[in-house]
Amino acid sequence: MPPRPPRRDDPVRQRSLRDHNLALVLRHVTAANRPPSRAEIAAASGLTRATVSTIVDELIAGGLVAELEPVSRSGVGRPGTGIVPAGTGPAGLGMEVNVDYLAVCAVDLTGAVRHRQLRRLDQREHSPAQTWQALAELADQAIAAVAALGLTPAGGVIAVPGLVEGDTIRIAPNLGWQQVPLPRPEDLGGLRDLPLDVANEATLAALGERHATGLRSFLYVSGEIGIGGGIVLDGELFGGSHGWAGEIGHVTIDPQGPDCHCGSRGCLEQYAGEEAIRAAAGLPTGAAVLTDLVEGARRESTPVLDALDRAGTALGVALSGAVNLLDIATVVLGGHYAELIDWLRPALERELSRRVITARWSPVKVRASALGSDAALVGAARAVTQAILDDPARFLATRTAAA
Amino acid sequence: MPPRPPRRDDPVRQRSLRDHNLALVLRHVTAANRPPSRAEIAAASGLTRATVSTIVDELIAGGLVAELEPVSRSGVGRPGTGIVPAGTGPAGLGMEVNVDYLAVCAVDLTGAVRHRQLRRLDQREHSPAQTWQALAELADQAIAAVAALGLTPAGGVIAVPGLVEGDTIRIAPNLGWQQVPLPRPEDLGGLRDLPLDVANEATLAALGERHATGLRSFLYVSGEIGIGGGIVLDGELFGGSHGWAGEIGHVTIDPQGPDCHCGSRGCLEQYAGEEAIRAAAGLPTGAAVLTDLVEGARRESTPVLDALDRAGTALGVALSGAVNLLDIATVVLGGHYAELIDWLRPALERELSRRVITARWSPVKVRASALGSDAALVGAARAVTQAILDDPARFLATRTAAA
DNA sequence: TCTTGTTTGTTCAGCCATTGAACTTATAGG
DNA sequence: CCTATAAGTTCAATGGCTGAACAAACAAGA
Repeated sequence: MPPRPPRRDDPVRQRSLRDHNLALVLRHVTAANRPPSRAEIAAASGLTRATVSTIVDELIAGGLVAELEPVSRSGVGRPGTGIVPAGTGPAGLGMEVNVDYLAVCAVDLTGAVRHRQLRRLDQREHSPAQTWQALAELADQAIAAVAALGLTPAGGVIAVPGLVEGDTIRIAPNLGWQQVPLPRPEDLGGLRDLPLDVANEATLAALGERHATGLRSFLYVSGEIGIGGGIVLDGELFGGSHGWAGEIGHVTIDPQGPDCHCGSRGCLEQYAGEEAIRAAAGLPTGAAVLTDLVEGARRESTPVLDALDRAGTALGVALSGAVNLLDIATVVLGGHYAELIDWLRPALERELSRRVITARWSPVKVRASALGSDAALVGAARAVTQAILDDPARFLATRTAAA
Repeated sequence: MPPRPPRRDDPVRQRSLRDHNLALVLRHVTAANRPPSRAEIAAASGLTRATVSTIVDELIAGGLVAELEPVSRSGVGRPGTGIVPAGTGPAGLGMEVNVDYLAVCAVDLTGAVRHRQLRRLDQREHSPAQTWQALAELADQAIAAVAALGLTPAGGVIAVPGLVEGDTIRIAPNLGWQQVPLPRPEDLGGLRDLPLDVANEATLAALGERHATGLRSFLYVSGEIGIGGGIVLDGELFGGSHGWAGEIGHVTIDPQGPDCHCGSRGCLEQYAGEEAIRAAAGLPTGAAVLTDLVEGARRESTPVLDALDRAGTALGVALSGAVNLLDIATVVLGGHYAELIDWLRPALERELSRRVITARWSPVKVRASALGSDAALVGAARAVTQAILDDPARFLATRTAAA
């Protein structure tokens, strides 16, 4: 889901003005920690009460926000009526294709998860077509569940652990996919009529983290079987020229290091990927369970601790380069890294403080993912609602056009 | 020079609308390769001829653009009068503090360099105060020269080979500076009354390249005594949290590599910095002349070619990481690298094609700087005019307020 | 209970920038 | 000299925001 194209080179007319303020007011409503009154929105946004009133009316008519029952709040004066994101209204569908499961979830405009379902299915044993069919079935159930809650699905985003360009999945190494086209609309069941997008799993996870934590700029690194990443700059996801930004798994740690399946040598995945950690710890590879690694670390097993130290060091080298390049103050560890953070952190922070030139004035903060393994799924769903929040006018236009 | 703060969270009123379109029209005037008429601007921008007319009037009154003498162009119908950026109008002052010289230049709104002066001065032998004084003298001469051309200085930016934060130069290793405060206004002579900014040299060079080449997104790497870099994303300079983004010189090439003066080990500068290249080639270090290196390469001297191959390899490893992370399609080599590009390129491109995962679908383009060693100086000056082009309304407001 | 003071939300005239159409100006070509 | 074409200007209409006035809803005190 590419971010809304910049309007820098668009002409601005009266209507664009309204469009902007529509989004501005809606953002205040969704971002506030307590339902704001029209007057509070006006004070916070800099618009006048009159303008806010007409804008709120338009948003209510469009089903994007709703008035709360007038509750008597403390204080003198006429009490304001709280404005909340509509509990009934558009819903975003997030879907995830991962190595050994499919998942689907739905969020409303507030970002709350209203539906969530998971189905174990090993993609390596099936064709992409079977995957799409199973996903369509899950999505159909989600659409039904969401409708029962009074919500209207407004679009869907599929998270895939690979490189996506346009309508093609270029490569998804851990699924064993190459040049897989997206399913045709007619194969998608109830998703047929919804705007659909596909994006990289780690990129969407970064988006999910951004909403969950409120962080403005950070580097998200997710360690699962592969290592993915996403970059959030000033609140916006940064996608790069083709939407492939964040691929930190194949940053070079040692030019003479071990061969990597990507064709290069000494990539980060060869040191800090799950398979590499397990191999170094002397644990059986192939199993996608994390428990033995965590238990080994808890028991202070020397080979496990050494393996995690080695992984943390490599991660530190790679992240130092990224931080030097981007001048980003925070790193978020997601996926399996979130559970392993306590044992990765010492080596990681040691390398960061040594290799980031600006570390002495501005140390890099390392934190665990807030959403854990749900980050990509929720991020995908939120990408849909975020698009509505960013440009409510467009949504309202399509809505009224349909009616 | 921080980019214009985003207006995402600002309320929009009628005036902002005009402000936006003012910038839009001005951009069309400066970006066109041939002076456009009002009608052409209207067609290209999507505004109506009526609106463009009133906006052009406002820009002419503010001295930002001018009408050309009506020249008879081919074709039937009333000929349009060309609109050009005002040759007389605001000028941007660029200044550069480098290891062994100071420089000053001035550009007009078209980006043309109207004045340029260089003075040899080795900063390592003098105090920062002496540097500032010498720079102020150069700036005074530039202000006088610019005034003689009918231009009005509108601001200045100083390029420094170091890390800048707020009003302090945190560290400039090659100048031997640490925690050097900016000069006080009263020590600045004619610069006293102008808005002044300081920024990293490589960052500004990237900005200069952006204007000179029209590239929308690229990574700029400048190899001089140190290695600096700048990142341009979608036409905008990316500064990072503190404006320190682009520091590629201390990306790790080999975690076990030679010690670096930054406190880390195996940094890119230890392989591809000028001193490192000279040492590997068996040439005397310390001299800041490039000629013997270029001549050695032309003569196909084996140690020189080997040293450049080694540097290109290291550069390739570092840039591969950056491209994987940012998904940027173009790399621009500046500073001394621009002259050495023919000998760096083979190893550099070899590493890029091997280590960038997306290289097989989208190869990375490597090109030499268009501005060469003037990039930072011109970029600094253009930062001033760019700020005016980005927000002409603000400039017009200050201008009329002063009058 | 009544009055006063305070804050919310709405209404309305005024303002401002853009639009679209009509109009004027300037050229080429027959 | 007349016609066709395109550039630039003028002007009433439109849409959206503002500010001020006003009505509504509540607390506190008399």
